[in-house]
Amino acid sequence: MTAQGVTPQSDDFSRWYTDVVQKADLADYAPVRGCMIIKPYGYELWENVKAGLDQRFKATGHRNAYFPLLIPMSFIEKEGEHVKGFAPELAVVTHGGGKELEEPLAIRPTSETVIGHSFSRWIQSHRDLPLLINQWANIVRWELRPRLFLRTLEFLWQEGHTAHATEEEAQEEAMRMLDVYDDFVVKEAAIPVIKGLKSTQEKFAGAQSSYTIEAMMKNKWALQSGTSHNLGQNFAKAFDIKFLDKNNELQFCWTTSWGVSTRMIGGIIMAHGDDKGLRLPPRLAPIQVIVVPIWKTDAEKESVMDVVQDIHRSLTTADVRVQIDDREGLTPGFKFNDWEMRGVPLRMEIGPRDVKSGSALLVRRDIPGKKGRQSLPTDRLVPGVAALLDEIQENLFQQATRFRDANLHEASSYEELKEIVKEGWVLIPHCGTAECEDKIKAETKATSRCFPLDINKNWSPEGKKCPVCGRPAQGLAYFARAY
RNA sequence: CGGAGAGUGGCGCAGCUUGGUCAGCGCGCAGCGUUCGGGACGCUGAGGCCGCCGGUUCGAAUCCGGCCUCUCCGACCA
Repeated sequence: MTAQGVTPQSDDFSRWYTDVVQKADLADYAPVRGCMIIKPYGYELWENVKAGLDQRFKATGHRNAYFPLLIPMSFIEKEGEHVKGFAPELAVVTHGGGKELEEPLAIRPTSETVIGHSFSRWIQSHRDLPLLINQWANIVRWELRPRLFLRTLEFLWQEGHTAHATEEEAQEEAMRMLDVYDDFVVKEAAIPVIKGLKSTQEKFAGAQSSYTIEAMMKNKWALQSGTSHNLGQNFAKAFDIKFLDKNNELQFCWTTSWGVSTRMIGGIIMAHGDDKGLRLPPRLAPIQVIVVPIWKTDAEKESVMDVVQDIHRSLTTADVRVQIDDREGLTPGFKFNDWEMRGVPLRMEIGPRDVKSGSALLVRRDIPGKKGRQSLPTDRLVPGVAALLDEIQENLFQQATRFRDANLHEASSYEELKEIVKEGWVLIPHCGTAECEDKIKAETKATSRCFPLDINKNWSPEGKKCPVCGRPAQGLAYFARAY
């Protein structure tokens, strides 16, 4: 393993990543190539991601529902851009009940179409709006080159779908949910992200405009970690989603969709991991504190375990996710390494020495060496642990932010871009054309990530030109290698 | 679908050029004992028709032919 604060080369990194995913017991390959088995530890991590997002969705007035896995092909074909974008990666069911189906059924690659169909029946009046729906589901996209969590044939996600009376409201919704994602990723996953607008080429098939949060991985590649789309009236028109407004006039709705997937897990692994394996942010870690009891004799075992049980009880009562590693026959050293690999943020060592002194040794995962360890009196453990977990959360975010900022660059010429993009992200005035992006991709492997919202707010493209093709710039855009 | 590589106990691999004492190593696993504050050690043991089919041969993991699968790099990619 080679990923520290230091940057690994990308092929090493690939190996490191696969290694960590499997050794940390998060996921495994499935019998069907490209599919993934999420193991309990990985799934618990996902459940914490879900909880954090769901809480925010509820707070913004969204309700969960569930729509079918199978979608009639004719639905997918209703929106021209949509079918063009998804046709190549559809899995299609052609047989059912032993007979060939009259109409093939697509396994959902996303649910705009089925949900659009329902929306058209649910919405009659402006009083039915806004309609704010979310679903947790699995979807299938027939990707050619899978990577665990980052791109698999089947994956789990959340997809929000909303309908609004006006274009402004839909736009506000798309931005609100982008902010929700930003808030979640920053506060829970401890990963800094850049919010931005996708270029025409990179936007969702069928969207009017797509927004993204882009995160930087330890190999300096970008990972699109969440997206939010203003679908305009494209799907409303394709699925006849109409309402009567206050003036009794029939109008098409304005819709949005937005999603975050199990890819987020891959992002967490690659944004925080180091040469010892995973480093999980405390707020999402399935196990926040691992207690390793240490003893030599049976008498010691008894007194140590008494203390350990007490501590476990009081931390659990304080809502700390704590677990005792009482596996027999393994040395403490082995256990330390084992839990470090699994990314547990805080380790507590309790042996005869600690019992005698009435304290516990705490070792942080985010700070290597002696600086990361401290002894705390047993009676102050609950507040002490809580404070440490907060500090670790914050420190992981600071480390990730420092790393990212050190690798954000600007370029004023194409030559400069070509050089810098090998080792980071590059901001340039960009024309936004597919032609230009194709050229950059062909020559550097970098793709346009987004037009960052906050930077462009204070920047005028007036008179500025794209350094790659000379066309007028549309805005400042980041280019980077991406997953 | 192109380019490269690999299929041998659960995992990682050696053996193949030169066919026969070749069914091997490390890790892991089971039992017992000693260990235990940074990946412990000893002993004993379980586990493989060497990817599949065919051919050559007295004899094939090894040579020949065909097939299958997987991995990596590309192409594709909400």
